[in-house]
Amino acid sequence: MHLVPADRADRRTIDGHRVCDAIAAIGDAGHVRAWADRFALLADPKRLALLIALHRTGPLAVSDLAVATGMNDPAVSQALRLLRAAGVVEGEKEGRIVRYRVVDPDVQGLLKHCAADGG
Amino acid sequence: MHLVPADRADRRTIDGHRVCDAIAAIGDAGHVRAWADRFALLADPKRLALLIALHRTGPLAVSDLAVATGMNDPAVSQALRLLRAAGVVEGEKEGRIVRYRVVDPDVQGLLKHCAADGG
DNA sequence: TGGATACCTGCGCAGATGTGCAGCTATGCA
DNA sequence: TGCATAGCTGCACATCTGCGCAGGTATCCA
Repeated sequence: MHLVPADRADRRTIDGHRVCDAIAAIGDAGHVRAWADRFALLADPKRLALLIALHRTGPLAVSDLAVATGMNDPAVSQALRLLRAAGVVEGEKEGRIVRYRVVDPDVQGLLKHCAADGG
Repeated sequence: MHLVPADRADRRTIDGHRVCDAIAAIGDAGHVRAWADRFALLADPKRLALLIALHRTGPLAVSDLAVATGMNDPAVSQALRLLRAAGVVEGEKEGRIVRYRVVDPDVQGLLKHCAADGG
């Protein structure tokens, strides 16, 4: 397969066929970006702590998450807003309390990796 | 278990015991930070593309990675320096060519997740 | 020995991101 | 009806990080 885009076709390569293999391996740029965005959501220690707590403990209220992680309420709220916008978590309102839980299966799989490490 | 640190013991909670469960689930802060750092390495589209290419294609030279990803050589070099410092990749010198490969098993596991998605 | 190649590094800038503070809305209870 | 609580939002700040450019080092070949 010759997948090298025209704008890079003239650049020197060490192993030309491996370059094509690499391009095929990378695949769709949008797909890579989607995964990078997903990883970015887990790249913040506070946000990751929230997700681990939700993943292993189950639905939790915002203020409880704040106490468990040592964060301020607005910080937790903002983090959850980000995760909610990305479709990673969902909140269920019960009176004035909102309990969040992890709903994205991909992220759940990644969180299992952390848990399997012995955390 | 009562794991709530003293400095937060007076804060109101919705479900006190679930807060303790959450703290136990989060576990060691250093452990969470280590995983967050690991995720951060995968959070950049260019860096993730490099890792996917290395993971699925095998050892690749710097300039080949540059062509495959459309990055400049210094950008690739800098990304690899970061990954090398984190122990994620290793380079093997062969004359004036350096071929890199992924050596961190945790990151390899995460990359399998991306691959399994159909990328 | 001279030139070209493959890779690495330092510097500076633009863009993105996490954080704290103040204020707002909505719900529950007396 | 009035007050306290749970949660959300906007704004401004400091910080970080990826990127391109210029220059340096090491290796190979003629």
